[in-house]
Amino acid sequence: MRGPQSVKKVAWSSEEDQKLIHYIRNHGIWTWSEMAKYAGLSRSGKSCRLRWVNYLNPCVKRGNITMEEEKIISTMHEMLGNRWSVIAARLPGRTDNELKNYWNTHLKNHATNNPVPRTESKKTRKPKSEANPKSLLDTKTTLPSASEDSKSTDAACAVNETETIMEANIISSRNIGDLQSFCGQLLVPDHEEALEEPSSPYGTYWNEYLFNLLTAPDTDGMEETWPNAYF
DNA sequence: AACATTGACAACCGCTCCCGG
DNA sequence: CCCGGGAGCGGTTGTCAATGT
Repeated sequence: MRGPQSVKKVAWSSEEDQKLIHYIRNHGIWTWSEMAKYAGLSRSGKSCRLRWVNYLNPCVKRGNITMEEEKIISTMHEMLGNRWSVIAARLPGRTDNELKNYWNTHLKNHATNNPVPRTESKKTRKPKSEANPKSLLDTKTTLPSASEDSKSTDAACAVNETETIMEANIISSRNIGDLQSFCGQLLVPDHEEALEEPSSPYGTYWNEYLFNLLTAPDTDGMEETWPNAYF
């Protein structure tokens, strides 16, 4: 456990997000623990990595897990067990953390016992970002990180065609404008979905938030180009 | 209206793996 | 081959909005 003084979990502020994003934009990803220092963040390297991989990575796909994805998760979990990173590699835009959470909250009971009906009521709840403006960070998900390490090689082998296409787009999007354009392609469906389905606004909020961060003036005054190191 | 409970998920920790020296 | 540092994975927990009483 955590001991007598349990750690207080502190949500990332948009300011911290911006710092991290700008740092990675300008310097790329190298040693997370050092990056945290140089970026001016009082966060551990681990925390920064998690934040980037799960939420700030520009190739994030937001929104609810689809029935199709749910099926894949169930099937693969049956085959692989809790190897979330491998399962996530099969689902472009989804992270191991998200899948793990989703499994624990939605599918665990379903798999072990009788199906527990998914409560629509909870799914329609407003994002924290809407209820609490200081936290615009209440959404989820990402593609496998561009800095995916060799450990995930086996998982990478399982990457499907869609993901390959997406990665190809990322790699060719050295210019921030291209990157935004590419992200825009990913984001549009969520906007449309949000318009038609007010019960799933996560994607829209996230998209706007990420877009604002990506288009914010570069505080370091450096060129708006993603460093090669990131790719 | 106020309080309690539940559900969802962000964020943390410990352990393990990998890689370079 | 061994060791140390960094990164990643999986398990767990804290927080907070939504819902129930």
